[in-house]
Amino acid sequence: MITINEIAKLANVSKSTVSKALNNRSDVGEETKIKIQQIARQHNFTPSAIAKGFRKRVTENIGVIFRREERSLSGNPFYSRVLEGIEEEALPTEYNLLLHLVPDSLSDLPNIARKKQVDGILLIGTHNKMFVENLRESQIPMVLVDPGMLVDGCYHVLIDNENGAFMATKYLIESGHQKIGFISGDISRLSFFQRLQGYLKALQHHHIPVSDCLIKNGDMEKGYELAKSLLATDHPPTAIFASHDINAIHAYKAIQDLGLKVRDDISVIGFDDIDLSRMVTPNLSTIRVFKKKLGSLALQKLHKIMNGEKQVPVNSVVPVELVERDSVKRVH
Amino acid sequence: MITINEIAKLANVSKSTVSKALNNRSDVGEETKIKIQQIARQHNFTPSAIAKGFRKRVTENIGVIFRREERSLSGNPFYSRVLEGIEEEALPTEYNLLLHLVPDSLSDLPNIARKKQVDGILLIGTHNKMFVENLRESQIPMVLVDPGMLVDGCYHVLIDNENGAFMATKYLIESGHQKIGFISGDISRLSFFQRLQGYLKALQHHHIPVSDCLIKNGDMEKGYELAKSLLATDHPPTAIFASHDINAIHAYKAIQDLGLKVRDDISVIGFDDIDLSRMVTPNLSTIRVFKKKLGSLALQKLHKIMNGEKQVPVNSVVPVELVERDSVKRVH
DNA sequence: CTGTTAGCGCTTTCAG
DNA sequence: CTGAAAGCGCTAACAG
Repeated sequence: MITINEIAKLANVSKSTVSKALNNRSDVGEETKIKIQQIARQHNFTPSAIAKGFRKRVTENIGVIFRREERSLSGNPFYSRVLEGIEEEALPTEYNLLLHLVPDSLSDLPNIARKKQVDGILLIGTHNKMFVENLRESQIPMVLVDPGMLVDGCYHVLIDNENGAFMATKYLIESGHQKIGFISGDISRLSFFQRLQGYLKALQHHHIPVSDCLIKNGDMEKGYELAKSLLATDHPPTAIFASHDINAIHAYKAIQDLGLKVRDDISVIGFDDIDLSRMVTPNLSTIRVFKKKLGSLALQKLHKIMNGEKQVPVNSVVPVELVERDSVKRVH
Repeated sequence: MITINEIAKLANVSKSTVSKALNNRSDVGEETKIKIQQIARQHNFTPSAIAKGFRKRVTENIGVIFRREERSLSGNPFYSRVLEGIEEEALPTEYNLLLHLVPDSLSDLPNIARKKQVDGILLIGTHNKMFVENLRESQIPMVLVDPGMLVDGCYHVLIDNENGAFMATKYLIESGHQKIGFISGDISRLSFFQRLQGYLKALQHHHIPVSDCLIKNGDMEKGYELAKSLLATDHPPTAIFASHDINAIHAYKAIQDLGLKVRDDISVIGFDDIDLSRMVTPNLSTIRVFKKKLGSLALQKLHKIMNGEKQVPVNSVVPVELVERDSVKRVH
């Protein structure tokens, strides 16, 4: 691999001149610059990122941190999409993505941060509080995406959860449903909490009394049990709002196992619009979250912060939209 | 951030001694070593990975390259799982994962390789031939995982496709099916080609004549059309072997849209055992591929290569297993 | 066992 | 406009 030094020899100039020419600085003669650039091209020269980084105190790496759970990426296709958005945004830049899945138990700084191998961090999803705090104190520029909770002084990229849940519930109500069950993942997570708020708000808005026994939350994978317990009562709901598509798909199974038909007997609406929702039968109506947008926006924001734009921490909220498919029945 | 130099001053030794102590070398006095290590710990010292890498000519980064397709990671949950396997294997090591999705059109060296930002590369899935060739010539240690085709002189981690397809087809035959359709993604991809071979082999083995009109292949997302064309004949098959679960799920939809029932009217078996296959109704019988194993094995292998174990390029084949669920009907 | 010296590839003063 | 020199943080060869 050719270095700046050898190019200098070939061009009969000093290595500083080569450096300047290659970085297209103004204090180099036009002719020498061209000559040097030509030689560099001929020899297929690419500056060693590591030497450059060493000198300039930058790595051109962005750490993308997910929580390691069983099937953190694959089990929740949501995050894969976010990752794709980040990747797409990073592609035209000089930045590389350093992927890191942290165990929930980890609370001290992750390696990539301690060893200074990243210039900025994108923290995706819910994380251990202490962990986030340590990261924040490390002073590395950071943006939180769909976090489990908001963190003072941090930049967040959020989903318009409450509004989406409101839309979903409203849609069920306007389709004629009055008894609407709500199932969701752990309510202590910001997103699910906000979705519950949206649900409640919609009920109130339409003067429908809230019934606690219609609200079930637990583990995200527990959709099946949640739905079953919801349906196994004397007066089961006619519709279910699942605050996550995975929950909804699990509910499908529960409904079918009880000998009922999704849509005809129980209407279902989800949230997130993961790919899966177009593959199940009947196709799931849901609230679309622009997952790639979430990722790309976060990276854009991070870039700004890294470039020193010391703006007041502003939270970005990515909008959602209702996707009508075939899982909700119109009743009167 | 404290450096080795400052520790040297604090400990009243030279920085080389510090370096040695911190790297736990034998040529340092036990006492000095302990003193130095203590100071380092007190000051929360972590060596700058970038300076170290600069000196040692290593980055401690592994490039993980996927092909960028629309929904490359999320659309095909398969690869997310592979990635998780890689990640898990990387966790206890010093290595970081540099994620890179390359556009299909890219044929020259990816940035991370040109700029020498990785010590090794894991190439996942199908890629542009020229691209792979360039990578190979770059001399960076590399392992191909489930590649679109085998490459001379490269290390591969493969799926036991033919055997799996044989098992799937045999299972259908033994369940009493004689007319078995085959649908798959593009047959020019190694995995799909091998799966077709396994299917053919099983038929031959059971003296069932092969019928060309029972074999349909095309785009992976085309499962719906493929299945429909298979069923819209005078003598449709009673079972379908889909060489990819996604294909199978699409076939479900085709079957249902034709007013038929999966299992009762048409049996279906898939391949891969993606999470989805346990979520659809009826649960999909399939051939399980140990996706995480695929990833972890690849990284293990890469490590060996990077450590100079110049073994003859050996291909590893990860076994598969039949998963019986509810999508195949026993007939006689 | 410890320290001195040199240098990885590059950028950046600063003097010419 | 060009070059000499210094140095980023660390490791390694070698001398003491």
